[in-house]
Amino acid sequence: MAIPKNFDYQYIESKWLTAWNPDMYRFRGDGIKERFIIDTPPPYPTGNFHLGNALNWCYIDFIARYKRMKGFDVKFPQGWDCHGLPTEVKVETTFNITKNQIPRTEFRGLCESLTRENIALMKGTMQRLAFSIDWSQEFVTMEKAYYVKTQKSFVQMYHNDLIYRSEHPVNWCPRCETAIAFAEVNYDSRSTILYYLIFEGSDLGSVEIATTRPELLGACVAVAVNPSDERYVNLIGRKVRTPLYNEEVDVIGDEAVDPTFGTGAVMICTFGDKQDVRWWKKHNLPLKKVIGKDGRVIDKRYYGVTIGEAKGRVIGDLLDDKLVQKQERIEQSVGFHDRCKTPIEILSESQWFVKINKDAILARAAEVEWIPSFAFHRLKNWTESVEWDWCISRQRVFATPIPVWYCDGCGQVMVAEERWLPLDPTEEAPRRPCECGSSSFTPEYDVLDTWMDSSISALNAAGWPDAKYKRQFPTQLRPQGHDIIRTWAFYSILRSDALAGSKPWERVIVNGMVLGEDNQKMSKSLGNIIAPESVIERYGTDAVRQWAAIGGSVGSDVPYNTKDLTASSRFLTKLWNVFRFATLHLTEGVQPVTYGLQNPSEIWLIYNLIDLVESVTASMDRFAFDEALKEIRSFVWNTLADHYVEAVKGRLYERDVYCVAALHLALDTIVKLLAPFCPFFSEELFSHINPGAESVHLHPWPALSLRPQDVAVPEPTATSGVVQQITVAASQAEAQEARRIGELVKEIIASVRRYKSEQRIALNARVEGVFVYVNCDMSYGAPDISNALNADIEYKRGRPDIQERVTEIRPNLGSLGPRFKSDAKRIGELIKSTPIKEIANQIGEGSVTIDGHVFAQTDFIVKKEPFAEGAAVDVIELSEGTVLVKRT
RNA sequence: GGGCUCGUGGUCUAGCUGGUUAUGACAUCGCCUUUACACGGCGAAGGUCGGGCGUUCGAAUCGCCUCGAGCCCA
Repeated sequence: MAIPKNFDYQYIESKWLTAWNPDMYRFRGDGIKERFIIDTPPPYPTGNFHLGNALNWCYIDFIARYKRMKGFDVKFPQGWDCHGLPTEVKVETTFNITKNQIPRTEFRGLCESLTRENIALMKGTMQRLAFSIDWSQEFVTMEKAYYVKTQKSFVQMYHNDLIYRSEHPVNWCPRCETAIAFAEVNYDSRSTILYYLIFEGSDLGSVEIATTRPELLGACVAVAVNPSDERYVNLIGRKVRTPLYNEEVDVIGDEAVDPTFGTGAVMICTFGDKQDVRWWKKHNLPLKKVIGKDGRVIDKRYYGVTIGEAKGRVIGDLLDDKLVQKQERIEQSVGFHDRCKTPIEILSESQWFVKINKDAILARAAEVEWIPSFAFHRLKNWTESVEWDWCISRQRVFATPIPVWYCDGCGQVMVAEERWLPLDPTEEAPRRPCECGSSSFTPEYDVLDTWMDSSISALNAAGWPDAKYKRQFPTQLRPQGHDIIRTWAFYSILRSDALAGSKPWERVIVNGMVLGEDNQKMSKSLGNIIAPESVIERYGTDAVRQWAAIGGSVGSDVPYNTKDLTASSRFLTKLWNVFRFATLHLTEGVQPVTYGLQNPSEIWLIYNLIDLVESVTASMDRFAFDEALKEIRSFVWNTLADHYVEAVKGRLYERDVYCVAALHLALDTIVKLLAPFCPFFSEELFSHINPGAESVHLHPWPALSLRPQDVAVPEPTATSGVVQQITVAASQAEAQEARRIGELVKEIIASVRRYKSEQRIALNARVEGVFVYVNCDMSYGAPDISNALNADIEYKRGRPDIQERVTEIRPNLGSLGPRFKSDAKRIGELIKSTPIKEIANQIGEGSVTIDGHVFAQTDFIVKKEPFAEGAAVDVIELSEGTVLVKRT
C-alpha cells in the first residue's frame, strides 16, 4: 500500500472519472427506499456552464450525495431547456439569415444541432465537477419525448378552461416579431425628450399635454387629467382635437394621472405603456393601431416608416405648425426584451393565454418550505403585481408547436386530441373533420413560450403524465437561483396546481449569485468572469466544491475568491498527509479491538468523532454546508492531526492495534462525511483504507455509537444507516473517565509542547523534572505523554504547593538616590552585599533594617519565582490540573 | 417609487430564538527544519460588530430612525 507522497488531484480525478460506474447514481423507483426526487433546473444550453451554475449544482450534489448515503432513493435528473430566442438569434447571426428566409424545419434543424453542441460542452463541465447526476433521467425539451408532455399539458389546460385565445394587448418585441411575457421584459432607465403639445379644444379652450411618444399621436384615444387638478377640472367630459391628425378625443378624469408630471395632462394611446392599457380597459376606450408587428407605422399618414423615423417626422411636422410648446430632457423607465434588448411595444393581437389565479398560486406557494424564507416574499411580491394573464404564444419557430388548427369552413378551433401528440400542426392535419364537416384547416403557426416547457419539469421528474406519477408527487426539492423566482418558480407552481392540483415540491432551496473577486456581480462588461474550467485546472474539483460549500450560508451571494480555494487545497493536502502517515502503519490490517480504561487517547478521539458525526449530520439536514465542512476541517486539523496523532506517534510506530483501529475508524468516518463535498478525494482515500470495498458513495452515512459493555444502546433504525459500534470493556462512568483522562493527555502534551516552543527548547529534546498535578489516575495516559514530549514526568494528586520565592533583590536607585544623595552608591553596594534571605525575611513586615539603616519596601527591586518540588518552576495551568516544569 | 437582502479585525465570513475574553479562513509579524505535512508547527498583533436613538440587569443579536451597498420589480 504505497501512498504517493503528493496529492495529485489531476491524476485522481481522471482515474475516478473513468473508474466510476454511472449506474451508481441510478434512481430505482421501486419504493423500497424512501424517494428523494430533485426537480433539477434545466439550464439553457448556452454552451457555457458558468460559476453561478456550478454553485447551484454543487448545492444540489451535496444534497443528492448526502441523501443517498442516508438511505434515500435519490432521483437527480438533468434536463436542458432548449427552446427559445437566444438560439434562434444565434443561428440567424451565424448564418446571416432570418427565420423567414428558410423553411421552418430547416431553421429548426439548425437550432437543434447548435443546441446539441452546446449541451455536450456543458455536460463536459458538469462531469468534471463530479455531479452525481442520473444521466439515464436526462431530458431535452426540444425532443419529442419531452415536448409531447408540454403539448399534453396545453391540451389538458385548454379543456379545463385554463387556456384561451383572445385579442388582448401584449408585450411585443418588434425585432423578434413576437409576443413576449412580462417575465421576459426588463426595465431600464434611459434619457428621452418630453414634448409639450397643444390639443385644441373642440368646444372650450385648449389643453397642453406632455408626452415622450409623439409618434403615437395617431393612436391617441383620450386625454386624461387628475380630477382633483383644479387647472383642468372644467375640461373633464369635453372634447379636444389631436394635433396633425385632428381627431376628436374625450378628456377624462382619472386619479392615476400625476398632476406634477409634465403639464398634468396626458394623452392615452393604444398603447404607449402598461398604464395606457389600464386606462383603456377602465374607461372602455376605442382601439387605434399605429404600430405594426414589425415595428413600423401602419397609419396612413406615416405608413411604413420605423418608430424612430416616425418620431422625427411627427416632431418635424409639429414644429412646422408651431404646435410644440416646449421640449425637455428627462429620465424615463423603458421596457426592453430581455433576450435582445430591443425596446418593447404593446400591441393588441390575438394570442393564447394561460389564466393566472393569483390566490391559488399563493396558496400553493405557502405550502412550500422556502430556504431561505425571504424567497417566498419575492414570489408573493411578484404574484401580487401581476396584472395580465400569461401570454404563451410566440411568433417564432424553435419551440414547442401549439397543437391547434382553425377550420377553414366555420373558423372553429380544432385542438389536437392527446393521443395524436406529439405533432406539428404545420406539418400534420387533424385526424378528423371539423364538426361543421369541413376537412380544410389552417394550422396554428404560433409556438409556445419556452416556460411552458420548463414549468412542467417537476411533473416530468415525477413521471407525469403517467398516472403513477401521483406516488412521487410533489417532489422533494427544488434548487434554483433567486433570479428566476418570478419565472420558473412562479410558472411551475401555477402549472402544478393546474395539472396536478398540488404543490410541485416540498422545499425550495434558493442559492445566491456568484460575485467576482471584486465583490461585484460577475458580468462580461465588468470583465470579472471566471470560467469553472480554469479554477478546476488550478485547484481541482474537490477544492472548487469546497469553495461552494464554505463561501457562505445558502442563499447568500458567494464571491469567487482564491483564499477559500487556497484553504481548500491546503486542507486536502493536510488530510492527505495525515492519511499517508497513518497508513504507513496500517500495513498489517486492522484488528477488531475492545477499548478499555487503558486507552484514554482512543476513547477521547472516538467520543470527539461521535460528536463530529452528530453535528455534521445536523448541519447537513439544515443545508448548512459551510458549517458542516468547517466542523470536518477543524476535526481533521486539530483533533486528529494536532492532538491525537501527536499523542500516539510512539505507539503508531509500533503498530499498536488500538491506535491502528482508532485511526482507521477516524479516517473511514471522515472520508464518508467528506464524500458529499469531495467525491474524488474521498473515494481515493476510501479505496486505500478499505481495499476491495465498493465506492464510498454507495456506503451509508456514518452513525457511530460508543457502547460500553453494560449500557444498553437502542438499535439504529433502517434509515439512519448502519451503526458502527465500538465496544468498550468498561462501564459508562469508566468510559467517561477515560475520555476525561484523554482530554488531560491532550492538554498536557499541547501545553508542554507550547512551553518548549516558547522556551526555544527543541521539541524532541529531553526535559526533566516535569510534575503533573491532576485528580485522576494517569497511569494509562502517561506513556503517550512521555513519548510525545520526551519527558520524564512525575504524576501527583491534588494541588501543587507553590511558594513564591525571592530570587533576586536589587537596590532601587530611583528611590534611594533622592534620599541618600552621594551616599546612594554606597548604600546600594551595602544592599547588594547583604544576603537575599536577610532582606527577604524582613520585607514582609513593611520595613527592612540593614546596618542601622531603615528601608522601605519600595527601596528594593524584588524578583520572585514560583518554587516547588525543591526548585524554581514554571507553572502551566490546565483546565483541571497543573503542570510544573523545573527550571534549568 | 415598491419589495427584499446585506453592512462584523486588512480582505472574505460565522454568529443574529439576546448573556462569560465575537468564529473561522486568507493576508501580516515573530520564533522553529521536531523522521506525515514549511500548502507544516508554536505564538503574536489586528474588530466593540455602518451610524444614532430606544427596549433590557445585559444587544453584533430585538424595535425605530438614518447612511451606504446590492438584488428583484414598477
